[in-house]
Amino acid sequence: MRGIAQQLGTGAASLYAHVSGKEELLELVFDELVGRVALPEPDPLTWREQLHRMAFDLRAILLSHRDVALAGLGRVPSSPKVLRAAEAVVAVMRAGGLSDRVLALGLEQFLLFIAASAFEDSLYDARMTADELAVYFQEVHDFYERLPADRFPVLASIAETMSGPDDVERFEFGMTALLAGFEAMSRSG
Amino acid sequence: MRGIAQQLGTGAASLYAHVSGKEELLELVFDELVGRVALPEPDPLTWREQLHRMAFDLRAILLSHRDVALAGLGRVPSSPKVLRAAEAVVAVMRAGGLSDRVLALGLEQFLLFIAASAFEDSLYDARMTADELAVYFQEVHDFYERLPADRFPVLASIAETMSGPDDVERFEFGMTALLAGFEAMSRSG
DNA sequence: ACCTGAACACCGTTCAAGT
DNA sequence: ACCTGAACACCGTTCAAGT
Repeated sequence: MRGIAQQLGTGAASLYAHVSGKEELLELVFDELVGRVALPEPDPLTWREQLHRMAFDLRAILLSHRDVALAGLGRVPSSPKVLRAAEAVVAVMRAGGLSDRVLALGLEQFLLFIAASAFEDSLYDARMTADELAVYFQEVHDFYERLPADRFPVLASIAETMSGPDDVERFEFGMTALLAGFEAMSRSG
Repeated sequence: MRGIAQQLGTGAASLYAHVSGKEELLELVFDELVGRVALPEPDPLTWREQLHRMAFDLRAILLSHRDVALAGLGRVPSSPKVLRAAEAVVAVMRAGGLSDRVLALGLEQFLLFIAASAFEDSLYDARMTADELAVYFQEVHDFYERLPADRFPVLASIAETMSGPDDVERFEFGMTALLAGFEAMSRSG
């Protein structure tokens, strides 16, 4: 509040003439940021790529707005630009042949996953530079590799694979898994 | 800090003799809470149920500890009880025949999803009672049902399905999707 | 209706001083 | 080593007073 007011060349109290409080302001910013995501024309052939692109775009935008990413959690889409984006998401899902139940429940999980990933990654970005992050992951790798094999056999055996992928690859993995799960659940009813 | 110190019958400053700060304290509490989750003996037949149960248990515990749930995001498992739990999770995944790549990347997504869901649901719990929540979801349902069908045809058509399931069913849906995705990705390499 | 400065009730953390 | 009270630098929000 204070920071935003300062950027506007005024005091924090002045904001309350336009906005009920911090929560409403975050919702407005969230709406604005979601509005920047390009919405595709649903295509039954490339629907997977379309969802991936929307997810990646939103994640990239939220990455530099940690508080907004957090506000994206626990919010039912109701603001105008978020609604348009939500409609685009379920439209693409339907084009992909997903069931109505998966559309209805999957929409929320889709958004939850994007916002949570963005928040998580923004924490690392805030805490350290790219170089420090590389060092940190090297330490984590060493730590896992040296875990006592009698108590942590599985963790120790996958240490190599755990520390390899960067944040983008992790995100894409999670999103791929989620979408593959949606497909599987649509087929099984 | 102040609240915890008060519960201990002392001042906030005294905590800094035992803990470096809020972050470390949250990590200790997170470790303690994760330690309460029952860890099963990996079973190739019921591995899905085993993962579901661990996930649900942890979610239930984190539900009443919002700040700790948030601290669970963006943290590489390294404290003792979290490590034991992580080993159990990947051991069950391996018993289920999931690939090493899915174990390594899936572990993080599994935890991310649980913590994010718990945080999200704890927001609703904090903001309103069960009765108010029912009213709120009824309003959301009405809102979606009345969306202009020309601009939001898909959202309007799934309004009924969107407002039905409660938070537990949503969580189970998301977890089922994630695990189904892990399976699909393990098969495809 | 819109803005303002000052104050209020909170944070987490630091620090000099104690035992 | 452990604890303490007071202070510091922050929050978001309220409120009486201005235009």
